[in-house]
Amino acid sequence: MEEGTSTSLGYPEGTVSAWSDAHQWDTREDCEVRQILDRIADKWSLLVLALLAERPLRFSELRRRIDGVSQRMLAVTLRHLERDGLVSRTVFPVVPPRVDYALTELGESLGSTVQALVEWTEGHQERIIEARNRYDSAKVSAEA
Amino acid sequence: MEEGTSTSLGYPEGTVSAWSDAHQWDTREDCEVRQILDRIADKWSLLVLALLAERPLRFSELRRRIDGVSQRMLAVTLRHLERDGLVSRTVFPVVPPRVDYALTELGESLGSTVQALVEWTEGHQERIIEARNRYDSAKVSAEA
DNA sequence: TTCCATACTTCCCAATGGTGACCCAAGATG
DNA sequence: CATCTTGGGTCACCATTGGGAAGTATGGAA
Repeated sequence: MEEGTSTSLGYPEGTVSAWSDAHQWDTREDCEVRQILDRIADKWSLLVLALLAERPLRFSELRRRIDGVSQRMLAVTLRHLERDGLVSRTVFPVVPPRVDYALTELGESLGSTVQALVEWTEGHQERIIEARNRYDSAKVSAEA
Repeated sequence: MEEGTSTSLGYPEGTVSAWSDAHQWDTREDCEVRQILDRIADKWSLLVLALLAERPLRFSELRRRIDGVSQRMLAVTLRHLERDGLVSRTVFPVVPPRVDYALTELGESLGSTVQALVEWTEGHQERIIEARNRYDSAKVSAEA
């Protein structure tokens, strides 16, 4: 998208700081942000990260803690997070296999943010549920 | 999933605090957290929230800013966020229709967290990309 | 009269997520 | 010896979802 010609939304260039002007996650390099955000901010990743932020856990522990997650999804999620360098995978060659997952240093730097997100959700779930009910009943009466 | 028989991980009830040991998002009431987290922390919602945290925007502005998003997905996302009471929708009955979206008070309380997440991503994308490359090349050589 | 813009909605198909079955290894159990 | 169990996975398949294209309504411009 052409910078200069962008019209009604044209912010004067030069006002740029981390969070100012044309925050645009599109065809530019920033699209990688989109891609990464996608990865870390999906359903299971957030939960895994939040749990691992507390302490390292084994595969089966994670599975039990999260418990809506299927083996495949947990495995896939962990593999993604490992690929992205956010979690480390330690295999103990013992006979019932044992694999520990922990946050890497990089992962830890995300941990607090993710926890903040989860905590926000916990703290505000009631208000959200209220809002949903309001919205739904308003919609129903509007349709009537 | 028998509660009582669950062994090594059986948490005694009553030891639960906001972020203590028994963080388990499963069959209990906490499952709502999962549901909500799902909603707010998906691909487009985060980006929308982050953008609206800067300032209110119109539908088409959001679309241009995010620009990987289809009309449908943006509409769906906004409807969800509106339902959850995180964004407000203001329709101006003018002739090319105009609809403004803004964070509600509730949405604003999330805004900073979401921004933090996005900023983290922006700040660490290079390290993640490096990690990916490392992982991928390690995997390739392992397969050879 | 046709075209344009905005803000959607509907339809359809491909991609993706998720489920359950199966696999592997070795020690315990019968 | 055969079989079961346990932990950590993979695989094939199906349901859900995401995304693209096109349709809708409105009134003003060309």
